Amino acid sequence: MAAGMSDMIAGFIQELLNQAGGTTELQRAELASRFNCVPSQINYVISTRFSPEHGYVVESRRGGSGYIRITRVRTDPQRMVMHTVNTIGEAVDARTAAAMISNLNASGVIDARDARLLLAATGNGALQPVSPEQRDAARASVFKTILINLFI
Amino acid sequence: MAAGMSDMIAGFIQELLNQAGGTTELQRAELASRFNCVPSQINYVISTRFSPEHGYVVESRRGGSGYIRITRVRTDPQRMVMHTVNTIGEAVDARTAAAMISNLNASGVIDARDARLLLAATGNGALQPVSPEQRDAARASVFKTILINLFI
DNA sequence: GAGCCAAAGTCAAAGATAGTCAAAGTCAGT
DNA sequence: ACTGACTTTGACTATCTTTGACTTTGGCTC
Repeated sequence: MAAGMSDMIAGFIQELLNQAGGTTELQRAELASRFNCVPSQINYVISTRFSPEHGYVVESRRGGSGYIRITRVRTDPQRMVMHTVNTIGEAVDARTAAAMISNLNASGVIDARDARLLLAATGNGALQPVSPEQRDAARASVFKTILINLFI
Repeated sequence: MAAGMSDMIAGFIQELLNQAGGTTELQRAELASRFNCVPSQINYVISTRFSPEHGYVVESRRGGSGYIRITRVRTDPQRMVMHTVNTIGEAVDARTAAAMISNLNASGVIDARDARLLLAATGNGALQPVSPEQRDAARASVFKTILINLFI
């Protein structure tokens, strides 16, 4: 295991998450100096290993006593959601999206209200201002973003 | 947890509001000295955390026995949503949308989860596939669509 | 009402964090 | 060696906080 610096930092954060029960708050500069790296390395680690796709939510604030908060979200339905997220890919048309939403609802992963919400948000109505060429990509992005955030 | 001075002061005021049932009166200099900060820090805290957008009304009076009164306001949800929808218009940037969502949440119109969801769905992340020229219009449309569907 | 004192308000500079982006480096597979 | 993906760095940017000098306003006393 040739643990590069990024892997070590990621491991360290994992450890923090485990000890704190799934959520931790850290300071970028402090962490960077602990690992003797530039601060932006922390951003790299977070964006490559603690992205929403990986099941994490990251919040942050700049300025005095700023912070980066990482929260792990792991519910059972989340696996199905992640699977759906992966299936969506870079673009998805309205019919397919609707089918997926219906599926998730039928599987009990999301309730009727959330299903309705997703349906509305990914429908052609909501995306009318987006030109047709970009619409399916926008839909996929909005779809995935909401889906991931549904389980925080 | 990252508790800067502003956060502590804000927490203190929150506490006062809770205890007094949603409204409190304070003296700037007194509060500042309690937290060992300059008086204008209080203005900063109030303007960043107790603004009307966050669901508060602030009144004050200068001079002898002056005061700052902060009142938490609760508005009719339906009305509030409609007002927001109207305010959104044909296009809205990410910051404005975020402020509106925060406002709705602070006013108790939407809960934290829905707020997070809306925030995610209207963020630049979700709308990345949309070209910058169309983005604010797309955001407005998605925002309004979800908002309306939230209340059906 | 003029003057004075006691608040609160404004604003911009300085300080403290985090974010972005692209160039340069590394390494494994071909 | 060549290529492409992943990593590391650092210069530049954006955002949030803290501070303090200066301004405005309200109430009181004469």
